[in-house]
Amino acid sequence: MGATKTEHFTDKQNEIATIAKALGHPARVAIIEYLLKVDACICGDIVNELPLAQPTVSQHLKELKSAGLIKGEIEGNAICYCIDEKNIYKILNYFMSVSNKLNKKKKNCC
Amino acid sequence: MGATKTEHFTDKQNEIATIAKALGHPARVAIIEYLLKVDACICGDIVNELPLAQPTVSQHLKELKSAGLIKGEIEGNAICYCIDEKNIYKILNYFMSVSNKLNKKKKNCC
DNA sequence: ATTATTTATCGTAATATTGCAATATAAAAA
DNA sequence: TTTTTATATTGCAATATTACGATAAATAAT
Repeated sequence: MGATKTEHFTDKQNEIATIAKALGHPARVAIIEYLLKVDACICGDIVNELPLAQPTVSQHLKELKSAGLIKGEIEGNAICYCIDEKNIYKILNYFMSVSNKLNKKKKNCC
Repeated sequence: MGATKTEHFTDKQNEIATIAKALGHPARVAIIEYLLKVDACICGDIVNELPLAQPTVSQHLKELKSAGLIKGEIEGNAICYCIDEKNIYKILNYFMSVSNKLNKKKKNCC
């Protein structure tokens, strides 16, 4: 017990949950925000932007990467991280479709 | 150690993370999906829709509620849950602004 | 070659989440 | 009132996440 029952849900549900989960920590929201702000791939100094130790930041970057929200390329002895747009648009589209469904709802009960 | 350092991040960052985290489990994505599909407040039978025991579903509902994604009203001996639109739009707006910032970016490095 | 810089990984402790059986609560139906 | 029905809470075990010091790995600078 204790492990998420992934196999009982649809691929789409798991996919959305994975992306949402990756954004379910303020440090990771802050990382995305920073990558957007600098308007360029940045090589390093994400660590300096965050109130967390370097190994912790590295771990958060790894999670964002494995969820497909950022990508990184080796650039000398640094690594160039930037936003991976595809999955950002995937979750944006998800919320847009949720919003559309909400607009079509007739009953406003609660 | 081990506890999220909430206090080091902005209110906005924590707010987005909280909403995203609530959607960071396929069961909770499935619940939202179901509430959208039935096009009405439903009273009960969410449990029958999910491959999880009743206490587990109840816990997931509690989390969605505390994140402000659903709301529930007592209706006889049942409870009427439905989507709380406000926070859905809040996270939709967040992803729209992320998308806008992405569109304004000139460099497509990685 | 040695040293500095940058990022990743390991190990581990603290904390949080997931899931469910058992039980509680509270209204509805009999 | 007793029983049924619907949902919540408790308690607990399994698992996952968060955080960081120590260390590794790999390139850059000296």
